[in-house]
Amino acid sequence: MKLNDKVAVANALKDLGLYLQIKGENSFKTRAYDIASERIAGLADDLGQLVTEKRLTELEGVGASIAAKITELVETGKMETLEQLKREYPPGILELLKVPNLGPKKAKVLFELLGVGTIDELEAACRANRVRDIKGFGQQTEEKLLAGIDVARRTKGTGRQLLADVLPRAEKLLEHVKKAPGVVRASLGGSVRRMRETVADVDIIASAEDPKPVFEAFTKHPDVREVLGQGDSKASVRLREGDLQVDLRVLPDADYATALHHFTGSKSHHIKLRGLAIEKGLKLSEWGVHRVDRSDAELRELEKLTVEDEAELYAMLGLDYVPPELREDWGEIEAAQKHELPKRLVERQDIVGNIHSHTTWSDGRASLLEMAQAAKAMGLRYYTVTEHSQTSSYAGGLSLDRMKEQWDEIDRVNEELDGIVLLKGIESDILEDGSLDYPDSVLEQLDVVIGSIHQRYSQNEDAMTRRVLNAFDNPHFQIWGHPTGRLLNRREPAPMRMEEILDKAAKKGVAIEINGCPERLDLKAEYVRLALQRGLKLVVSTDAHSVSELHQHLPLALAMARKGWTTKADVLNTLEAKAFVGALRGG
DNA sequence: GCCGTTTTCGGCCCGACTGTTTTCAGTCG
Repeated sequence: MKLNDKVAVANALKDLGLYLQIKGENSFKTRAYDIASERIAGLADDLGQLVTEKRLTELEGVGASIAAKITELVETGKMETLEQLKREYPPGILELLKVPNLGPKKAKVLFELLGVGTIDELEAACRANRVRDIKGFGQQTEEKLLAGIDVARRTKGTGRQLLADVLPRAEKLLEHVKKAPGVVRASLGGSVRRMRETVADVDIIASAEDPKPVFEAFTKHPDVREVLGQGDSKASVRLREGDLQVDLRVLPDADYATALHHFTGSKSHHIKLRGLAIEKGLKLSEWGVHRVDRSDAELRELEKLTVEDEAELYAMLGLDYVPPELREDWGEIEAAQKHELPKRLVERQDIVGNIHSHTTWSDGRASLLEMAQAAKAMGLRYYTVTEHSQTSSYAGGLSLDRMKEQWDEIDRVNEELDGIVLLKGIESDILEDGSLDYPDSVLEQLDVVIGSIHQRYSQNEDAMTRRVLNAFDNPHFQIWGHPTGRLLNRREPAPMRMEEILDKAAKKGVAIEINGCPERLDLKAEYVRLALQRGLKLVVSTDAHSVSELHQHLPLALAMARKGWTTKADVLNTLEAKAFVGALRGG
């Protein structure tokens, strides 16, 4: 059995690291598995090839031991060390770690003393007051664990909520903090600022002389359900909506830049930066950049350096500025050293056309005219009409006759509206054998053809891969819509050999969609980079079914594009309508 | 477990907050 799935390998390494934490292994050892896991997840090369050529140890963070374990997993489908640990502990033990305030040390004690191995068993033990008597635990811990169990369950076990759900709540609170007495600067930080597709909590960083009135305003906001804790520089609250935790840090303005940087992360980005700081005789921390003397056993701080903004901080380390979305240790630090980061990532103002959307002709909720007017009001200059195709009857997919009726309406609206052009398109199902849903004689009359999979998802990687590869052979296939079909927190991406598919897309001139539906965000950022490395063109799309979705989805699609290092030149709908259609036709 | 232009052994990023302690361990980011 061959396994060439980066996500599966990365997850196995991550789980192994977690088991070792519970076992009580040295934290540097467990972190090594974490680092290796991230390295594999963000890998640009083909994993199977690296294994075959025995080149795994060339990856930073992968040594002989982990390389052997990866090889074993890829070649046999199993990793014996992990299997052993799975036998040693109950199957729900890793779930326990998703409960807030419960880490590996406590989980180990709870398992060894009380036999707790699942969230349900933990709840029972807490309710029976059996936890409070353990040394190092207490009544408050027991109560916190019960509250944490609620949170873990409500967030569907992942502990992470959709970026799209969190972002508006976070921005609302940020605006509130900005208006608090004495606030000089304030920003979102954390994974929200880095535009991760899902986030566990929200960080806000603010500067003010006196933090007290800022905390006062923050904790009294009507959206706040409870105050989880408060110190001199930090307050944590939980919001009514979505049980969302929000942390606010308030510091003097002189510390703002380094604090914002610190609380933006990511953790692995920082660990690497701190290594660079050490090489330069500096110490980087939450509290700023210090020149230090490490010649004695005791580290001595010599002077604190002023840092006005994040760009200055990167410059001190000999790096170009790294935009927040890129701070994941996916190679951005090395690129910043060599001045090879994209000069400017794609921005909202670059996008001039809306691609992929639905109206009342299929399953949308607004008319063609309403959608087109809304797109025009957003400053867009063309709008691509792409209803569902006939096989998607559940979504009102268009029969051939209905499609031709719609063309008449498109022509009418085009005459009626100035300043925006409607393009005729379709979101055609990719059928099980890879064919599209209409004959070539119809497809060739359209300006824009998106091909997407909606039905008959298979768990067979080979079948799914062949289905897409076959679809690309159709000369009218232009854009691959929501490629992996994943639904965040609901449906895993369809199993496919992505590198092979992207290679063929490059050969056939197929463009790849970045779909801005909150649950899709598909293609995801890691794959966007793989696509760009092959010179593929992208389409930043809304897949809007209503006017409000036009507004909501575009920034989300852009966020994924930016996170994947996309520039304006990589995105086809930065071109004017005529050039856009020409580019799709391979002109 | 990984890594190395002083090193193949001995380091490994750094600090705040909480609840349990009576000087600190665990968790989190």
